Amino acid sequence: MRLENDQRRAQLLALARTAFSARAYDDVSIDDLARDAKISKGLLYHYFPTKRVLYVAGLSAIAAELVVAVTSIPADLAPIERARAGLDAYLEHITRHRAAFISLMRGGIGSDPEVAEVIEGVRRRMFDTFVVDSPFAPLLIGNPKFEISVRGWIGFVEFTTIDWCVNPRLSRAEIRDLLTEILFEVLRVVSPPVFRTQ
Amino acid sequence: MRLENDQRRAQLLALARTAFSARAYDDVSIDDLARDAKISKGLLYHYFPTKRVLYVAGLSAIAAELVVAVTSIPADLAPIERARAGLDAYLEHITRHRAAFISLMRGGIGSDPEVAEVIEGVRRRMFDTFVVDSPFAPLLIGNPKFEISVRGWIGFVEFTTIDWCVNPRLSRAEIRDLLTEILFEVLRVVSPPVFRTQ
DNA sequence: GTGGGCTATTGACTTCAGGTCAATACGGGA
DNA sequence: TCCCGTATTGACCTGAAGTCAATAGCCCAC
Repeated sequence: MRLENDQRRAQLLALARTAFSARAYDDVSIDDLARDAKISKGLLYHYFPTKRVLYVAGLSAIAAELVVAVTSIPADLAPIERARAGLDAYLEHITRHRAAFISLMRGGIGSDPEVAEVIEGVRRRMFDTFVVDSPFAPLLIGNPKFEISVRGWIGFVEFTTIDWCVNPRLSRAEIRDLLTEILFEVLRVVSPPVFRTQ
Repeated sequence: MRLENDQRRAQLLALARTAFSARAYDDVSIDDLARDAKISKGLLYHYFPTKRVLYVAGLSAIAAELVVAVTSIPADLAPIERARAGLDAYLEHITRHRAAFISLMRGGIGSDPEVAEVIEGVRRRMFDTFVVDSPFAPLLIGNPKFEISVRGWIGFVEFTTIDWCVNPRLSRAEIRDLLTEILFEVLRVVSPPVFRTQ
């Protein structure tokens, strides 16, 4: 069946997302995908020049959705509420797209620079959402200890979240509150004394 | 040149470790390795039945060395000193085997279960070293919030450490102390009030 | 020393998946 | 109805993983 460029592209992208979420990169063959789409392999290569490009396109779409979910929270919240709401959105989104999230974060192709860049982009956006946009950020940005700690906290979140996907021993609210609390403890540890209100 | 089984095996393992540390899994070909070892490809397959097995063998060796480095610290230290010493050994070892460490943690084959198991083994050993062997552990083990937090902290460490390898903005001692401090803050947050001495 | 057997070693072969390309089918506009 | 652009095909190429029957070198019994 002949399809318009955009429709065919969207169909292939959707198929790829499903396949790469369910199976590992190497376990998804282009022939399989073409067969699923009921087209020839040549046509698939007409739309995506390499398997890796197709994979990255799918991954980017997943990442973009995650970023939208996390960053579309009210801007006028207090820092701690902002973090809590962002984490809530993050966890909610992940709950609904478990397989996609895991394949995103586990990085099907460990060392591919483009894949790394996609994941890094998600982290940067999270960093911005949780910290840069907060009122005291201007005083913290540029402080290595601070920046390193916040990135470390993001590692904490990713780790915890992946564990949680596999084996949810705490409720979403509990995880959210735990991560929030730890973020602020971390900030307290690395902040200049002026911020240590407790 | 004809070699004894063990020697040939060791030679191939060493070559593989070097190659896989320097380049990505897919960028290392069996033909290359065989050529480097000045043997035929068939012989290589006589020693390691698949490329993946060879890769995992190299990775396991790297992981084992890291574990040895971290766990061979005096057993009679106070918990906080134990953690600090363990982290010091960890960072020292990583400094000396940067490429190997990064290839271990980035997981050249993201979704391979055996690779995941190797990395998971390292984490488990670190968990044990830093926490289980400490005096108050019996009261904390089994508490989900606690276990999740410590695993999260390990994520914090891995993240921070990889960043640090690429862009060392703090000294090793500073990173070590930061990670130690954060571990104890995390423990404080999730511990029953009885442990909150500060 | 020599013949026999064990094992390290070879190299040509197979397989399979990613990627290429010239040729074709289809549809809309003049 | 013809023409042209583009979606589509399928046969082909390539390179790397993995196989295997055959060989070469060494040690030991005689």
